[in-house]
Amino acid sequence: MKYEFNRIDQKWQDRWEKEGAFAAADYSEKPKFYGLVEFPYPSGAGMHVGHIKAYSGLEVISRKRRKQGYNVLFPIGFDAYGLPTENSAIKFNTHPRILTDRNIEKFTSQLKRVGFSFDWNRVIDTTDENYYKWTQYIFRKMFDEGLVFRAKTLVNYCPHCKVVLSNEDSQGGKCDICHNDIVQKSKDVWYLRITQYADKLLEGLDTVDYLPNVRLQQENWIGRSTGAFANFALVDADGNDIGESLRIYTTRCDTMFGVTFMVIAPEHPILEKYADKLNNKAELDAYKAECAKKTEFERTQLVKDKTGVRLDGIAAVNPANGKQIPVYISDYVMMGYGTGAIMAVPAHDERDYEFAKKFGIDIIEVIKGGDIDKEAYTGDGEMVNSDFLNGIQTKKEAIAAMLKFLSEKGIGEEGVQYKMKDWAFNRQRYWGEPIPIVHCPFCGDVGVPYEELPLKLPVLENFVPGEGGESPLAKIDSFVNCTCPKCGKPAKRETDTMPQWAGSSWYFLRYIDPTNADALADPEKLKYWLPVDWYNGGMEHVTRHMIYSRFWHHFLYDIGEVPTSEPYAKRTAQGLILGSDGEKMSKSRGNVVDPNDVIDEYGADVLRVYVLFMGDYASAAPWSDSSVRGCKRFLDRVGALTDIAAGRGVTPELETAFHKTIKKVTTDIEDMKFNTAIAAMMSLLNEIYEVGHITLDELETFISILNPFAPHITEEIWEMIGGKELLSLKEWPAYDEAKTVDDTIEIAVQICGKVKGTITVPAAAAQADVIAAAKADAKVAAALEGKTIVKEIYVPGRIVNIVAK
RNA sequence: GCGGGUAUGGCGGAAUUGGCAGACGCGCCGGAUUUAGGAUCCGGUGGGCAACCGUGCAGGUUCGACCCCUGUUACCCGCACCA
Repeated sequence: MKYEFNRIDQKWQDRWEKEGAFAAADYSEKPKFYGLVEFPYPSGAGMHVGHIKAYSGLEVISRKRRKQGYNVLFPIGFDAYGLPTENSAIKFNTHPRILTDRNIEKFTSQLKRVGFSFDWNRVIDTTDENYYKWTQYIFRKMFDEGLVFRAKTLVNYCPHCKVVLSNEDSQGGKCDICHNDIVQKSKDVWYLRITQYADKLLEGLDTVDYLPNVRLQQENWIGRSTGAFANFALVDADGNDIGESLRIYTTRCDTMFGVTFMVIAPEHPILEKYADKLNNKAELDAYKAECAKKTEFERTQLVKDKTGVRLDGIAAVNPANGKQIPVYISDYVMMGYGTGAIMAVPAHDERDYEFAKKFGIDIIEVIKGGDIDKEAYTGDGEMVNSDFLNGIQTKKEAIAAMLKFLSEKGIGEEGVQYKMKDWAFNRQRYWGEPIPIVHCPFCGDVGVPYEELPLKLPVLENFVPGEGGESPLAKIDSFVNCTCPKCGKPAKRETDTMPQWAGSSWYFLRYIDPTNADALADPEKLKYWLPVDWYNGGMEHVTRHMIYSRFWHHFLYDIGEVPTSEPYAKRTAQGLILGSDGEKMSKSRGNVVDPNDVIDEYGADVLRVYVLFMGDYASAAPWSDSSVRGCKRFLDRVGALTDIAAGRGVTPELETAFHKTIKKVTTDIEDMKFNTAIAAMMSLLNEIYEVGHITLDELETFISILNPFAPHITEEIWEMIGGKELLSLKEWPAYDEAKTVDDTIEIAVQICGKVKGTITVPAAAAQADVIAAAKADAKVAAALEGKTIVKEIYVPGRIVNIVAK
């Protein structure tokens, strides 16, 4: 058969659709399998081959599982709110709704051309009001439960996009969307109290099966540390207690006798509170102003050069030894972590050491083991200069002793800190879910009643953000002005919208019941389908998207809306496809490969096989046009099998190879080792051509295991050799373990660990016989000539090693 | 700086987890076919004339090491003054 992909691809895609071949069945008695891929953001550029690789992994697994008798839910949808669409709408003077619909259409046709076995009855679009109604609903529930709060804060602001960004969206001091520098700005910010779920998110990791590096990244992101809080009393210039203490957080309270100064963040409130006691307030303010100009990125970049100003008029008392110590402000202490104040131990902390050296502050060693004249010593050792801690040998014991001391004195206690911060949730943009809150002058912030959801996004002509960074919605009086749901008096609506992460935080729930008008999904259906059995996506979404969605899911579990605490039972990640130049694919480099071009030239199956064959699924690999042709050749040769296929039953020379290959493909798919699964089928194909013929039964087996990878050509062959039902749903071939081993095996014979020859023996041969056969081998015998055998080793089925002198 | 990972032919990558390194594919070389090119088919392809040598580098453990241990270099990815 000649592989005429133009005709074949369309033919089978139509038939799958007509027969609803890949529709998931709620409540089916079959075992369920929920495979999830990260739904795409429908950009104007269309899909690139990276999308195809991202979806092909679970596509193959889902197709195989269907053939194995699973009830498979393998859905797709569109994460369509967000800045890129809004920006290009402004650029092309059109409406984001129009662009979004157009882009979704484009993506849909591309996805269908590849022949993905998505359940197209369950497609969702996060910008659909029947969808975002429930995004708003979840937010409202969080509001009710006290997980939403508003605060005026210094925020990351992108002057280019005119939008406030979360810490996650502004890593490295760059806007995640436009990559311009972000600045700090005081803004009204809505926060979601994700930190309240920090421990649950951490503990939940024990109950799921994530790739080790995925787990590690999440743990680091949450960044839990245990340490101690302690209060350092403050005194004025005369040494009199001013009735205030400075609260610090430390993970090294064992070093407290080595504290020789303190540092507070420039924004620390005591500066204003005790302004009248500070003799150098102007100098301090100038330093603070200097810091405010820097972005957080700049602050963290200037790691080397420590700067700061000493508080003149206020000092602190080390609670361990009662000594008075100076207090400084410095930008190496952040207001956002711990208490915004630290106890500084220059002898045993590198940053404090640098600062002390620069400002000429005492450095007192309290742990032996280093050379504090040269550098800070952060290792373990015997405690010295530390009163009741002296002589203690380990950090652990010293910390315990100091914690006891602090709590007995009532000046400190054990405590926990997280790097993760609360989630800044509002954006001053148009193309997002309106935040369902009303500001009432009498009642404060009031949630929009549930029966009024969805709070629809008004259709605007002009959605360019305001210069001051306010939402375009703020200009629409009919949207802004409303009545308070509580007291009925005039009130104003919140005009900010939700971040793009909102809609994607729960989308996998909606697939389960995509048209439900009364609930985000039917509880019984949720119980049937949850959790997602396998979630695959990019490493870039492991911290932000996944942490956010796990947070929402934990919350929904706590309020009884979902039956599982964790949404995803298993998480894997695919590697990038690089351009043929080995660089990341990007429009500016001009190395992007369009899947449509590949399909036009070679057909969908070649594209599918190649993205999985090109390398280890989890690793990045460069695109190679000539390797694509290799996959084309493979499928052509598969098509040509129909020319040599005849008869029924088993070809003896191929029997073992078939059982081996079925086994390998079966297990490799589950291990996401798609490249070696395909290689095994290529090898088998080579063997078939060496033998020169194949039975129709064997051909059926071959195309059946190839079907998840190359569904179009295999369906066509199946039909051609008399198949009536869809091969895609026909049962997965079984293999007989006993038949995966050869009768005779080749064994390498080593002498002193070096291979000297090979022998062929029956697989079941006894050790003595194998060794005898090895010695009988001419080359081996020659090499043993004149030597004394010291030891003989036989690893069954593997190797013979004769040690001789 | 801290954490994690990777390093194998000209290239992408295999290697049953300590047992014949280089499966499979690309590329390349030769042959067949073709007026020619392309496509296709057949054969070859780590290096070396050879003994042998070969998995970033230097050691070690072992009958035997790509795999384990110690040290080291380069690159990639996270996080980044986290107290």
